[in-house]
Amino acid sequence: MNETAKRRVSPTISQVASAANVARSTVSRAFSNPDMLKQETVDRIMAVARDIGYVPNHTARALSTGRYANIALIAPDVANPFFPPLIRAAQQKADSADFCVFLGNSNEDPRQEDKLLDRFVGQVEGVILVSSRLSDERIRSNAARLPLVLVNRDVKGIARVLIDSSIGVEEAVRHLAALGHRRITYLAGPRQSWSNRQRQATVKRLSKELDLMFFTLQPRTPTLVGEPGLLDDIIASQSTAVIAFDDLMAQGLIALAGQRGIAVPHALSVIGCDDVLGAVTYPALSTVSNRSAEAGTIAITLLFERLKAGPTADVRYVLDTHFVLRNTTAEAILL
Amino acid sequence: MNETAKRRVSPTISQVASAANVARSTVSRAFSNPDMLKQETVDRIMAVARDIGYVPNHTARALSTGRYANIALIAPDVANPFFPPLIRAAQQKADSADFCVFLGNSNEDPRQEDKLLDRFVGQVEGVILVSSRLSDERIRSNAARLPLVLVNRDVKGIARVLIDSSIGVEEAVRHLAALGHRRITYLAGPRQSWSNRQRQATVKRLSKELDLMFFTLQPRTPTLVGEPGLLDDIIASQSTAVIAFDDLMAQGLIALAGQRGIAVPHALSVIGCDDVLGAVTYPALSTVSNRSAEAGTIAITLLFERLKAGPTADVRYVLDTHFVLRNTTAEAILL
DNA sequence: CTGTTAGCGCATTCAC
DNA sequence: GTGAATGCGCTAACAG
Repeated sequence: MNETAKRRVSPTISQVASAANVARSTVSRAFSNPDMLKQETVDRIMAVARDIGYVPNHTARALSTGRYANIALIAPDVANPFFPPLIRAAQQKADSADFCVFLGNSNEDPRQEDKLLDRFVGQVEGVILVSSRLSDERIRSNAARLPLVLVNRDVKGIARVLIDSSIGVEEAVRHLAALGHRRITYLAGPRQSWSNRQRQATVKRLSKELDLMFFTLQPRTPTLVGEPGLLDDIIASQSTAVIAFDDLMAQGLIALAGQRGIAVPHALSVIGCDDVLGAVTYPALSTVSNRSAEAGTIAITLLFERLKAGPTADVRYVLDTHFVLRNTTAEAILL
Repeated sequence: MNETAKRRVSPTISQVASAANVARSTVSRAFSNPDMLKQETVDRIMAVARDIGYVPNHTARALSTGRYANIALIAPDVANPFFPPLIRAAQQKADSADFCVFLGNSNEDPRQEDKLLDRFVGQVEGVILVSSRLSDERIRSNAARLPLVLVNRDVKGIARVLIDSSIGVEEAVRHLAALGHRRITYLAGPRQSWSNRQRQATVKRLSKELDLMFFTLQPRTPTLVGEPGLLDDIIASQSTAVIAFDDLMAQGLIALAGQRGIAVPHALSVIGCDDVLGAVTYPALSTVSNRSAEAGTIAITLLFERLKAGPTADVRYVLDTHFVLRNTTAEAILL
């Protein structure tokens, strides 16, 4: 027993019991099964409990019941604006079921992700892995010891909710083609990202279908800060339109262009993804809707169902997206 | 005992013990005090443990030691871009001390905040309350039963780290005055926010000092989406410059202005706060630096010190800020 | 160095 | 309806 830990002891069930002249089990029932007790007894116990400031010890309860009423949520980068709405929604939903949520930040590192998972075992009932950077194998292995729900990661046999940007991106490319753009560049995101691969593949496929020239650029930084050279690459490709992996990159590109006197959208059309900026930028960014909050809610729902009913049929929940037209695209000016 | 919970039983210390032909306490030591054991014994136990997939049960350990190795972090709105960097920093710092973090979203609601606190008791060793909406009294009361560190909330006697925007805001006002602005508007944030009150007071004080006309506007929404009327109010006040509670409001205002053909910065100067947009917008937003990540790190450090050493002298850690000049301010055009 | 014993705070049989 | 006893998985004295 550690001294600093013992200093601030919160009252236990026993203290309430003796103060109320009942057995410990009775106090326990007053909190978890009040119906088993006479109303009068419950009232008396509750009064005493409030008096001495008793709050049931969640940890002790968990040990005894095996139900932790906690879940964990792990994301590659909590500060990336894509995740907070999802985290928030998950937190709210968990909260309403009286669950607490552990937050993990894998820092884009698979080993860190594994380590976090290890630490959460025996403390949570299930885990939500958002945009996991783990290998399929590691994901399966973890899913074997813990109920797991994936977001934006498609592994057969593991419950997953996918935000399908392909429809939105497809619409975006068609929109550009309709405006007369013949050469477009895709500004790529993290390589391990399922979403990035999906978006890139979609732009490529549609370009082929619509007979457009297609280029890819792989920036080093997620916001393009300090990468003015990228603009030269875009110009060199003679692209008149750019679709970026996410809104941050799109906005970064617009800022770079602005510094160089290249006006968006008239000289260059730019489309983002994820709609994290809303309409608050000027010019308002055309983008692909994201629905990440919904994804969070659904992921939790799936996890809870899984906890109640045990392993079920293979679940693959797909949320589709659409193109959001705002003001960063214009007719192509052929060079 | 709940059936679904028992279905997926992870191996316990006893199973490792019998498989390795040692006492349970020896296995325990192998994990928490390997130095007490012969290297050979440790190796053998570890091998067995890995074999049968044993992972120490955090909850049971916590119950026995009274040390939970968990902390909680509660914020009004996890999705507000001000918080994620702070949350991320706190998470990282906690992680490096092998602590997990519980995330709470109070949804700007004091009662929800209290409720979360209740649920965290007996599960965490301490709490970080960011931009708490609780009354001083409730904060004190909670601090009496749990080590507590405040961020951006100034309650005497409770450890707190404050991001002092007054210096930055002061610089911002001086900057505007130097550009010839004589009438400025402060776009207010949440009323219960300590930061908002501080910023507003600073703008007011400096305006007086520099002999400027000062106005306040209280928007209904945090991003100004759907509040075009605000622009009319600003125009009516004949303000030539606006300082907003945060970058989101500032950017929202710029977007509104853009729609109405009012060019920023030439027709209207705008300054934000918190620097959450970086330089990725165009025109790049002039703002007041925020240091929220540092605040997160320091808050955790303070909490850990408190956990180790017990209550100490009154700690009030102040992080000052400065004005970040970018491209949304220009010389005043007197109307 | 390692085994034995006794709880941590609570939920849950089984009696009464 | 309520009390007494047992155990959840682990750590921490105390022995040896």
